[in-house]
This record gives sequence, C-alpha cells and structure tokens, in this order.
Amino acid sequence: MNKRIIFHIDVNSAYLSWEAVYRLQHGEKIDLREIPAVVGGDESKRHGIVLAKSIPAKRYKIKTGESLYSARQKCPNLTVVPPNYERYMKASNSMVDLLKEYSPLIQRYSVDEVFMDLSHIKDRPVLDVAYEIKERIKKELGFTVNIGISSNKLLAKMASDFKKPDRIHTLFPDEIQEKMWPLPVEKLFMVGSRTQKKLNGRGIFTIGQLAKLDREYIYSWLKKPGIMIWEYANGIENSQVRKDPDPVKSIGNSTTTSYDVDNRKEAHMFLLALSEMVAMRTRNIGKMGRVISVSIKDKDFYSCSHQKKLDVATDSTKVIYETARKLFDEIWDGKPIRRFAVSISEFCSNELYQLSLLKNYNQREEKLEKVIDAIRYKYGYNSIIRSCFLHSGIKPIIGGVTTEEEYPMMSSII
DNA sequence: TCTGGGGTCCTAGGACCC
DNA sequence: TCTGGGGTCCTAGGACCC
Repeated sequence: MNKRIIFHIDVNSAYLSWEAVYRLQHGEKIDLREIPAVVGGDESKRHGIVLAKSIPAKRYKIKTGESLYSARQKCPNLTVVPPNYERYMKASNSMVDLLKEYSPLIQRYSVDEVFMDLSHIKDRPVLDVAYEIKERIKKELGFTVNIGISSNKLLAKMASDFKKPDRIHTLFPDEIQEKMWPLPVEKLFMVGSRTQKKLNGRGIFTIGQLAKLDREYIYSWLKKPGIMIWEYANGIENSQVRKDPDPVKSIGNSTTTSYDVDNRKEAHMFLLALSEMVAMRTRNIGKMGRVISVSIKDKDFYSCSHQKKLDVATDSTKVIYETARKLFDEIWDGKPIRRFAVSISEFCSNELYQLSLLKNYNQREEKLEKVIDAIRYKYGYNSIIRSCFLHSGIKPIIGGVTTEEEYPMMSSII
C-alpha cells in the first residue's frame, strides 16, 4: 500500500484574521492581528463570548468561548469587533478555490479547516508545495495559515496545531515519539476538559503516557471513546479525505433570548420562530424527518430536553411547531428560560412521501409552505411573516445556516 | 451587560419481546 | 418461590468538535 500524503490547512485565528484583512482593505490603519483584539458576539443580546482572538490577546490568556466580560478583566483595553459570517464564508471559499489548483481531493472540515490528499504529487517535494500554498494564500488573500503534513488526517491535524502562525510542520509516524508524545494530553484531538480531568486523575498527563496504556485497560475504563483517543495517541487513524460531504443527520436551530422568558405565550413564539427555520432548511435539502426535539436552558444554565418520534416523517412547519410546543409544555416547570432549541432528525428522502396517498391530505398546507419559502429566499426572511409576531419584539424566524449551501459541517470523527 | 450556535457520536437505563 | 438473558428500540444526557 502506498503511503498517503495528507495536508491539513488551518487558517490562523480565522475570524479575526479575516476581519483584519477586510478592514485593512477598507482603509483601516490598524491591523487587528497586531493588537489585543477579539471577534465577539453582542453582549446586549447576551451573545457576549469570544469567537476568535489575536495572538496578542492570547498572551493575556484570553480563550475562545469565554465571556467578553472575563476577557476584559484580563485585558482592559481589549478591542472587540462584531462577527460578519458572510465575509468569512467568502474568504473561506476563496481559499478553497486556490487549493483546488493543487488537488481535487479536498475535504472542507469547517469554515477555516481543510484536509487535502496530495498523494499524487510525484514530481516535486511536498514541502515545496506546502510552502507555495502558504505563500500564495498570504500574498493573494492576505491571511496566514498553518499547514500540517503527514500520512493520515489525524497526524496532519495535530501537526497544523504546532507553533503558529504562518508555519508548516510535518508529523510523520516516525516523528510521533519526538513531536507528539511530550505534549500535554489535552492537546490531543478529542481529549476535552472532562477527559483531561479523568486522565490526569489517574496520573496521565502526556499524550505519550496515554499511548502506552494497555488497550484493554483503557477500553474497560473509557469504553469506545477511550479506544479512539488511545489510537489517536498512537497515531492510528485511517479515514479517507472525503470530497463529498456526509448526508445531513439533523437540523437544529437555537437561540439565547435577550431576556429571560417567563410566560408560556412568548415561549411558544420563540419555538415557532425556530420551527420556521428548522422546517425551511429541512424542505430546502429535500428531506423529511421523524424525530422532533426541544431543549431549553433556564436562567441558571440548567438544561433539559425532550423528544418525540412521529408516526410519519414531516417537513411541515406546522407539524414541527405543534410537536415542539407539546414537548415544551410537557417539560417546562415555569422557571425563566434563557435559551430555546428545536431540532429534527432521522431523515428520509421526501420522494416516497411525495408519491403516497397521504400526501393529498396535506397538499394545500404543503404548497403554501413552499411558496412562502420561495418568497423568503427571494425577498428576505421578513418579507412574509406571521401576524402574531407583529409588534411582539420577537423575530419571526430565528436561526442561522441561512444560505443555500447547508454548510458541510464537521463531525467529531475526522 | 458574564457564560453562542451549529453539529455528531456515545452511553446508560428502561421497556419490550422472545 | 431457585427470578435467565439476549436483542432492539427509545430517551435523556453528556462528551467532543469548530
């Protein structure tokens, strides 16, 4: 079997870099990458967390995901700028277009991460190719990337996480012991804070220590996820770079409300606004789902969820909403709510249903929803709204992943 | 004005069936 | 009156990723 050559390309501080590039191109003098700066959500809407940070901000120990409040405690003169997701999508697309010149086998892992299979390159050293790609992205697009190179995706990804920014690293199997094993165990892909605690609790602090554990022991302790991280620690991973995104398994939207919701009527409106988006996205991919689930988080951050399997799959706003509402009424204890979520899963294609007799029953409703979708795609989400939202102060449709491309999301498996 | 939103996968316990 | 055990489905919760 031929050894593969896999690249993992990772945009350095993606949102922040892209924001900096855009602003420089539009006449701003200060480069956000060179000062303590973060891209952060709107605190007045209770979305105030750090989405991306500059390297100077990182020196203040500011972490992605922490509240802007606490980030400011660490660095009082922190610059905070709001996110512009459409811009970032464009930057990401430009990068992928450039990468396609080097290999057709490209997997978009997330908006700022890409795997590429370059096993076919025979006429020049792969390191040369990596440098060329890195320099071209810098020169033509204005931002820097790290490139990790190895013979599988896991090792390539680990390598791109080594020293940043604007670097290329290799991590071939014969380099694991020297380059990866000394690292703290929480640096390993799929070892999060909970697993770190468990491992540290038994004296395991480095990736090397995890790698040397007995396979049966780790299985009896941490089950399947244990085997996975043990294999990762040993550099074992052999998934392919997949060009085509996996079929979507669930679609969900959620929102943290700008105030705690304490009455049922308003709660139902948030569920309706979320159901609108979930249903529209479901219809957009031509699927129908059978399981509807609702989850809520109360003001003390305690969350709970409830789900129901329908007798027949649906893509109807009405069915999704009515199910969500029932589920909500069954679990809500009256405590003020901070966040609502609605999701649908267990998809099947809608083709069979299209042909079935059941269809006639709901044909009118279905046509209406399709027409509304078309108008909303063409003229904007608020071009047609339900009257109950008028003067309510609640957005009639809530949720992201709004555009055509249901974005190829990553899975927790590489 | 402290703590987002989008996903996937796994586990554990109970129901239910043979 | 010695209470099997395997399999599947369902559900809620939790872990991880960007």
